[in-house]
Parts: sequence; C-alpha cells; structure tokens
Amino acid sequence: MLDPKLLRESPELVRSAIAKKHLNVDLDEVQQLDKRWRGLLTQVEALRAQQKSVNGDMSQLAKGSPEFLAKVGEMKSLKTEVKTQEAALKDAETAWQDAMMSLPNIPHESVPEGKMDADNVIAATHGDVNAVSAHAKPHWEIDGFENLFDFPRGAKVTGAGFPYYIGDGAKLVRALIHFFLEEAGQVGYTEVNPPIFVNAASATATGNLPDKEGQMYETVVDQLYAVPTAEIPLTNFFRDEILPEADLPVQRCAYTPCFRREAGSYGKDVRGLNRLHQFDKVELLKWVHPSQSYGELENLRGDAERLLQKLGLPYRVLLMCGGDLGFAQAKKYDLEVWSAGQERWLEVSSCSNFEDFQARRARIRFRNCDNKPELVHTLNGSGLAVPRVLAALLENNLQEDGTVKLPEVLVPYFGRDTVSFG
RNA sequence: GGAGAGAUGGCAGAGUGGUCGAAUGCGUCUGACUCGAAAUCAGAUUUACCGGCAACGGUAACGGGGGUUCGAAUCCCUCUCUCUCCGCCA
Repeated sequence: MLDPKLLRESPELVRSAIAKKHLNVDLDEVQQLDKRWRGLLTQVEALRAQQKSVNGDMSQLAKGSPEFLAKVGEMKSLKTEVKTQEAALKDAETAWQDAMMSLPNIPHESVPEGKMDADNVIAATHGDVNAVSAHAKPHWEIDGFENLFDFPRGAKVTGAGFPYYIGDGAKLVRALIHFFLEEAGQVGYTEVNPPIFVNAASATATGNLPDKEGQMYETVVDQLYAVPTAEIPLTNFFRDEILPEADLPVQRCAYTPCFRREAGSYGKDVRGLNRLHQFDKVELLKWVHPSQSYGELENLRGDAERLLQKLGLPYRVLLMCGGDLGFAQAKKYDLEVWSAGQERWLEVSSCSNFEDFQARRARIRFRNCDNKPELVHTLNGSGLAVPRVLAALLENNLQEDGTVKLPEVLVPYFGRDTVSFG
C-alpha cells in the first residue's frame, strides 16, 4: 500500500507511476473517496467529542436527578446520530481502503519504460550459451528421465504438476536445496524453517490475498493457505513489530516447497520441470534501512547470481520495465538460466525491492534516530528455484553417453559427479 | 477431542459500569547531586488516524469481532491465542 499522504501531496507522482506500469486506475475517484472519508471522519469525531463531554458532566450529577435524566435524553439522541454517521463512515472507509489498495507501488526512476516482457532491459549476461553440451536435448527427452522423475504416478496420486523425484532425482533436489542454503548462510542469511501454511492475515499482508488469480491452494476446514513462496511466512515473521535500528539489515533465508495452482497457464512451457504445482525453492529476504535498499537490491541480485556462476550455468539478468514490473515492486531483476535443450531462457529468480509498500501493509518498522517508528524497506529474491535449475543442469551437462556431469560445487552435496538415468 | 483458567502499556501487575490512556513496581530517557559512576531525588516515557506551517487540538486502541447501556478495560456473545488437567498421537 502507498502512503496516503503521497496521494494527497503529490498525486502527479502516483499518476505517473500508474502510467509507467501501464495500469488502469481512476485516480480522481480515489482522491474523491479520500476526501469523503476524511470529511465523515471529522464529523464522527466531533460527535464523539460531544458524547464524551456530556458523559463527563453526567458523572458529576446525582443519578436519577432531573439534570441527570435530561442528559440521558441528550445522550440518547447523540447515540442514534453517531450510529448513522458511523455506518456511513465505515462504508466510506472501506471504499477508500479498497481504492488505496488498488494503487501500485511507484517504480524507481531507474526502471525502464516499457509495456511488456519484450521491453525488459538485459542488464547483464554471464557465461557462453554456445559452450554447453553438444548433446543437449529437452530434459524430458533424456533417456531414462522417467526413472528419476515420475510424472504419471504423480498425476495418479495427486494431479498434473506434482511429480515424484526418485533415486538420483530426489538426491539432486536435496543436493541443490542444501547447496543453496549453505551458500546463503555464507553471505549472512540466517536459515529459517517456516510454516508452509499461512493464515489469511499473513497472505493479505504480503498482497497474496485477495487472490484474484486463484493462485493459492486453500485448506477446506481451517482456511489456511499453502504457501506459493516462502516470502509469505518470512515477511510476516516481523508483522506488527518494531525492530531495533541496530538490527538492520536483517537477512534470512528459507527453503520451502512452494504450491501454485497456476490457474490459466497452459501451453508448451509446462512440459517437464518447467512449471509445476509443487516445487522447491530457497528464498532470500532482507529487511533494511530505507536509505540502503537500492544498494541491498544489488547485493541480493549478486547473491542469487553467484549461485548460477558456481553451478557453471549461463544466465542473463533482466531489468524489468514498468509494464512488466509487479504491482508491489519498485524495481525488479529477473535471473534467467539458459536451457540448452529447449534453447530458451528459464526464470529461476526474481529479486525485488518493495521499498515500504509491503512494510506498510504488514506494519514492519524500526525505531529511527529520532526514536520514532519508521517503515523498513523489504526485499526478496529466490536463491534459487530448484526445478528449472535442475532442468538446465540436466540439459546443459548432458554427455554423449547419456549421463549428466555435475559441477564441482555439487559433488559434496550429491556425493558423486555423475547422474545416470539407468 | 473433553474439562477448566486466562489475555491490560517495553516487562511485571492493579483495576468488575461513570472524569481510566489506565494505579503501582521494574525498565528506559532527561535533569540535579558527583571528578566520574553507583545510590538518591525531580521530571519524562504508547501507538495510529484526522485537522494545523507549527505550537497544539481532536478521536481511537485494555487479544480480534459483535452486542447490552445514556456511558464498557469492567456485563453478554463469538473467534483467536496461552496455560493446567484428561484423552489421543509422531
């Protein structure tokens, strides 16, 4: 959520933000709702002040005295008036809040103009896409793939997009998770093992609710949501809290399975490990001082990039344009790994600075040098999503004999340097 | 799952219908005393929103929501969470 003061003091800034993100929001209406709410609030507060004052008088009077009874009459009429005004205020407030929620975060000035993914700017490329295996093929076409990754049985037991990982397949997943967590720990992220179901309040604070896209799985009886990303339980850890300034930046990482319904996304990019309903991911989170957040975004991006470098996977970094930037992000980099078999880029991380947009909703603050609570800036990024990294590893490192040679860094975690599909 | 108890400010803990944003203690901060510190004394010490350039003024908040009442921290309902006992279970 944006600072309501921003809308009042610099509406043109909000207007240009909406334009840059290519969204369609009636800002005039939001401003009107704001005005209406404030007007009603003033009225109701004046009435309440009157109530309090009369009530104060009453406490001085003898109960049952004529003066007392007269005040009771006065209070009764005040009561009905307050009741009707309050109802109007509540409606106005709800409408105003909904309207405020419809305002996107302001893109940072360094965010390029653009409408869609084709307008994203390639900020960096690393590695040579031509230097990978000459034997590369889509991972699902590798001989014996089904021995390590069993989709049909997953579909039988649960549904499409819930594969079984078997033998070396399972071990590879575990090795990658372990590698990612160890690397994150090395650069100062404290490991957290969070709940993987969250309540409505938490999902709302991070903006996952209201779930317009039907993205999340919801439990029937308890109204809990299976996390689509560890970002939700991690960010909400400090919800409604005030952190000591000296603790900033706080850095945490978590491995969780992630659950996404992916409603509406069909097509050929769903083959194999490309898009799953359940997948494993390590998420990196930072809570930082507002003055540090853009430097920290670069650090975060670097932390994610280093993983791909160590794995020897060619990748590129996209700086998202205004139109392809999410609703809540002020600036975002996507990391895409080269998938040699599919000859396409696969998104494996998305590193974002939310500034205080998330923190306002979740009320995460720190005590600044004036000893006043101030909103922190939050950042998060994947470090990394497992299945697509796995896909790239299998494709890019496929050898002539049909086995896959693993990068050195994974050997301590996997135990061997070769994956066989037999 | 069954029975019971509870939830108050940074913490502890009073308050069972009227001037209670809330006693008291601890903590924290400022000042005095001191060469300095401790102890002591004095004062201060929640947050959010609205109005205001500001000083400041107003409103709200005693786990959440709803109700009773002229008036609710206090009474009623409900939800959540915590604790104790029993049952069950990895």
